[in-house]
Amino acid sequence: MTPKASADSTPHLVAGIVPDVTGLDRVFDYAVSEEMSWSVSLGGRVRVSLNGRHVGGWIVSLEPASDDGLKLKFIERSSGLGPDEETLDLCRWASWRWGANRLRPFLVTASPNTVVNRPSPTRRTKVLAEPVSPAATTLLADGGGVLRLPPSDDQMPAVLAAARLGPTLVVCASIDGARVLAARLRRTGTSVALVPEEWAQARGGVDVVIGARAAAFAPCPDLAAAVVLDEHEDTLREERVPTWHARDVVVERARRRGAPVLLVSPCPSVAAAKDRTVVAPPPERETAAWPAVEVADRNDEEPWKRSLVSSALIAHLRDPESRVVCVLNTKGQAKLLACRGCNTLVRCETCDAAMGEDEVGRLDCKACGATRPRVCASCGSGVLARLRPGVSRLREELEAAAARDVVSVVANKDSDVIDDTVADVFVGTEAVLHRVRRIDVVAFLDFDSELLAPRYRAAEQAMSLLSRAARLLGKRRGGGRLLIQTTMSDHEVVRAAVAGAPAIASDAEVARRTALSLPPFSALAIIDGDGAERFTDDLRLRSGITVVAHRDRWLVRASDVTSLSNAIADTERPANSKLRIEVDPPSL
DNA sequence: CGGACAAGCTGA
DNA sequence: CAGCTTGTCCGG
Repeated sequence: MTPKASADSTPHLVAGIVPDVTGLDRVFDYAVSEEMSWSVSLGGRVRVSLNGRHVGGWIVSLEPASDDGLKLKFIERSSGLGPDEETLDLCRWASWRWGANRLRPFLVTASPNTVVNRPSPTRRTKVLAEPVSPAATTLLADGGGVLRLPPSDDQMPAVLAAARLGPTLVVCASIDGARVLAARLRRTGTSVALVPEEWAQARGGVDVVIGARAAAFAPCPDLAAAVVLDEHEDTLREERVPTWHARDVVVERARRRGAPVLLVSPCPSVAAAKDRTVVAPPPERETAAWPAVEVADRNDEEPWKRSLVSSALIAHLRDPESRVVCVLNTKGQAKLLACRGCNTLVRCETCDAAMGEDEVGRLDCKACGATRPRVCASCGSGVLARLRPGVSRLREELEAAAARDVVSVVANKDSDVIDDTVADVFVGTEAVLHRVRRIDVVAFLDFDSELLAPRYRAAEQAMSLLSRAARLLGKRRGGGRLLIQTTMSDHEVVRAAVAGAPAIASDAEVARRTALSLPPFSALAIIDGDGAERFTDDLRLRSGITVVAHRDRWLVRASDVTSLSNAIADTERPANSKLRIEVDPPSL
């Protein structure tokens, strides 16, 4: 399409356009004819000609044309709605907050997947009488906060409490969860837009806009409240750079509108609970709403002949009435080492994480990078045993112990749920928790690898895994059992699960993060890529910023996210650099 | 990103 | 020195 129609008209407006081209995140000015000016708006999608190519883009600024607007090319045509003005500003904020220096990734997230030319008309239906959470209602009336809701409790009454305030944005940890909740909400008469599919309805205005992570940027006109469900889940964070987190986006979005936010989780993160009211059920009710937990203490056996099949597990495997899921995480497969002399696990002396062996036979800390000679720190013995079996051998071992078929479940994109009628015993990575239904026992074969994972959030992530299993098992009285095999039975995460009291874990975590100045009591970023050295050299000149080398990348630390983000935004990026900036690094 | 153009390498 | 690869710059 040539700009013939507008070529003879004078520019009416000048539009700043971000082209939808990866690797090219700059604003280019284009002219808008008077005729076109009626059909374009901030955030809108357009087609433009750039360097001889026709590309899509977004309008990020609109200003009256001045004389030098005459040499600009005209926008070719409008191609539907994108983020509204408020969401465009939110994209700018997110770009600053996660050190992105570009808008495109956020504009993509905030736009519909198909061309939407007009919002679908508003439809509101009368909401039927449904149970509404009184705790959530009170919390929302007080400006929002954290609702610690046990894993077996229904989240819907909390969502309905928010929806009574007006248009509500609900962000779920998974799209499946969002779909199920959307269907249930519809049955109550609530008008619902499930994004991304129903972006146009969301833009038109409904009672509840619901979706997974990206819904944080979905349209929700006149937003009156927001809810983040399973706020602790890692799926709420984008894995790729920029590593934005849906919880933080929703919190900022609601803050801008003065709307209350409800953060719901069975085990709220330290980041969510910091500076917020946390409301939880009375202790005895909370405990009753977690499943019964058994701990198989692996210290009872000699470490070098330690099996992943404890006698407690064998008992469950041999119970023909019991459907058992065994979880063995291979992600973050740090080889564990134990001393044959004194039976202790080999840990880092500076940060307490498990150590592995490097190529030259020294001990190597996966968390902080420290190394030391290959001897036990507590008894000086050099005889260390490696503790880690193969999955296929493990399946055979389980089958032998169970005297019935054991099916190993491997990650598979094609099918969400496997045919779980083929057997009653399953083994796999944590993905197995999403694939098998009707479970009586979930056994974490090697929970040490979760607790000792070389990431500062390891304890929270371990707790998150337990709450996912707990949700499948139901309440304490329901008969489901959670079996934790570990050498660290006094670890606060294990104690929290046993007591059905997640505060035991989070209190310890707050103390640890405070003592070590870890987020949210500081802000971190990992920077690497071409030009990272020069960039961080400039960054470290700023007050309140420290930079240290961390495994051939750079670790940047500040007292809080605002000063970190400001420093990153205000520091000039070296020409032709290809910086990779991970703010709030998920992998650290 | 992808095109334009410049500088570097190779082979008859 | 044509013909090709590789690198750097730039787009409104």
